[in-house]
Amino acid sequence: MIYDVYSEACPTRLVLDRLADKWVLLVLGRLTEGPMRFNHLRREIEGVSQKVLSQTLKRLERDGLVTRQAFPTVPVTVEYAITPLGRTLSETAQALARWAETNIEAVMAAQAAYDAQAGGQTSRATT
Amino acid sequence: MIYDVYSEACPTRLVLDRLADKWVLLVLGRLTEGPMRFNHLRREIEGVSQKVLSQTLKRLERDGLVTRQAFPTVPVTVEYAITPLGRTLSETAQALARWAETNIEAVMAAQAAYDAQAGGQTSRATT
DNA sequence: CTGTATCCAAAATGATACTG
DNA sequence: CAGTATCATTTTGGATACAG
Repeated sequence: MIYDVYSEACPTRLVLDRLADKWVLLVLGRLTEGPMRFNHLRREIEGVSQKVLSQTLKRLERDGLVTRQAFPTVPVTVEYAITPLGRTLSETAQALARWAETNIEAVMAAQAAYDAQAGGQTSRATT
Repeated sequence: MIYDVYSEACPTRLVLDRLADKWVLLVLGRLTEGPMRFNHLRREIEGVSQKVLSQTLKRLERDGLVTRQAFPTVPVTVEYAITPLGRTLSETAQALARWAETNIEAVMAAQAAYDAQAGGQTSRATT
């Protein structure tokens, strides 16, 4: 069955909302390189707080995109890994990251142009 | 020059943050089909408020992803269209929407499994 | 180390009203 | 029609402290 993303009640929206998370793409991207422990992940991705990373990982686990494995060491060690499903998503998602890397300059140029024009826009009138 | 998305200061993050917007993908997707007026867009995409759609469009315009053209009719008519740059992004982004549509069932199944297991998890102990 | 719980500040959103 | 402005509310996030 195919759902329509433009419909409000569509469950696909839920997935899209999930993807619409600053960190999901980055986490998934990192995990494609191999399993990683919590704090390692935290250090790799600059800017995530412990709280948010924790939440993100839990959601991803619930969605079946990553797995969480705890080793009964002291102190405990936890390894996160991407699932096959997660990997298919990540591949798609990485295309976005690549787009961003490739077109960042065009976007920044557009912003500069827009801002310059908007700046002089404040009706100075004819005098 | 290539930036590293994982670095906090990286400008690419800004783009990624932009994409990490619930509505951007949907708006862009709709505009690939042709220019569209404000309220039409609003009706097409269920769930957006006027305010949020307005903000979204303004950001997209600033980023050079869509153009805004006002016709001096009464009342005024405004048409939004996607730019070539926006189109390249949209193509990439649509892959995500397709992924969501394709894999929504797998994700929902994973969620159900996770929830079921988490539910019985509340230590009932041995007794 | 890997989290959860709590409190608080900041940001996003909805509803409403009003303008060109 | 196409917005902007404002306010109240909800969400979200960071900082901190603490537990297994």
